[in-house]
Amino acid sequence: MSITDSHVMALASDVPTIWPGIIVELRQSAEMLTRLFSDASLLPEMQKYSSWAEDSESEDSKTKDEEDHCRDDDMDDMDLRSSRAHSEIGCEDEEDDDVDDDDGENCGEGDMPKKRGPKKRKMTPARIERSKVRRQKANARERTRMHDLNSALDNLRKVVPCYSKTQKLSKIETLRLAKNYIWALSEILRSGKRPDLVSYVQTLCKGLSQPTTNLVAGCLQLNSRNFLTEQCPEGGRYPGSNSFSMHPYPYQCSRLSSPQCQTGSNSHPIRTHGYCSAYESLYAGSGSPEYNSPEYEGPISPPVCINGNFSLKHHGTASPEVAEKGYHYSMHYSGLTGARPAPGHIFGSSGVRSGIHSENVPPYQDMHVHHDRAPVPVYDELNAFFHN
DNA sequence: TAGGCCATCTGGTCCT
DNA sequence: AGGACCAGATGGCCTA
Repeated sequence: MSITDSHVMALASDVPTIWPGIIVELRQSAEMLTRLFSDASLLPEMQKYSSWAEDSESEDSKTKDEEDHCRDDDMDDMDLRSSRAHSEIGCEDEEDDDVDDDDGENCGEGDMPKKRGPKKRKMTPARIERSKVRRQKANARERTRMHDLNSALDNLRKVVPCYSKTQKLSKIETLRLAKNYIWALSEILRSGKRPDLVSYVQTLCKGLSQPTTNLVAGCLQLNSRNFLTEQCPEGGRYPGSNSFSMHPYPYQCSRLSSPQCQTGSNSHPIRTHGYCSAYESLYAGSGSPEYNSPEYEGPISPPVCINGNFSLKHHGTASPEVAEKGYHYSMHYSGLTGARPAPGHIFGSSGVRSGIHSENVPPYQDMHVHHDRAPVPVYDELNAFFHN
């Protein structure tokens, strides 16, 4: 469920009504706390919780050396820690004399309170070996699980609007971009209208880091500096906002004024950096989407549909410089033929991991943009999700 | 060198 | 009991 402005306004109008009730409740709570602290009969109980908290803190502050020592000891500690956690978290009601006298043999146990819970079973060599095997199997499973998760993320990277084989979006940026993409598509479905490019990119880039914003904007053939600075005078809202502009953009305009993005003294700064030239050449193909990545072997990108034009992946030849350096980008986006940016503004440092920009390498040449698969617009839920 | 991102290990929790 | 999932810790790599 989303909280709209009307909800906020309604709540604000209720404040004079509910405020006295809040004051009364706060006063009652304060009185209750005062009684609690002044009641001597409750003191032992409070001290018990106090010492428990202190124990937790002291254990947390154990030195790293001690922990490493414990870890290296052997897998015996696993059972010990398990029982310790059990006693600390879930066994407050047990009798204090139900302790394990064997615990003293473990590291760092000298000043620890006596343990409660089940007694530790003697670790025979066979049990230790089984425990090690179990742990190794668990580690292998965990690795596999994470690899599966990463492959799923890779698949997701290929279907979000901006994909680069050499400049992978980080996991978190991939998820954010995917979320924004879903939102943008559902917005298109809901309104049934073609959004303007600026608003579309704004939606896609909401919450993304500055470098990723640049990347996406580059994919979309939009000058990120323009689309960000234009909204700043109104506190983060793009003036010509339509349904895509409902979310204030979080970035500071000044961040987009990096030297790389400035025209500087060069009359044609787009040639100042290598990737700018490639970016320009990319635009030479705008409208005839010949720029693409011959290396891209993933599934064919979905057709572009933002303005009603559709295109599939096209194979072209990157500039020799790019090909030589082995950076291959694909631009699965041909619909924004009217979105050619001003040449004087290029994009700042890359947010993706390969750091190509510092080497004056075109960052957008193995990227592709795709817009596909209209999601089922469960609009209210999506709205709620997006506003969280 | 600090910070971001990542892979891996590990122990806890929940479920079958 | 064992597997899946999760989160914290740790160390490596890379970049600004």
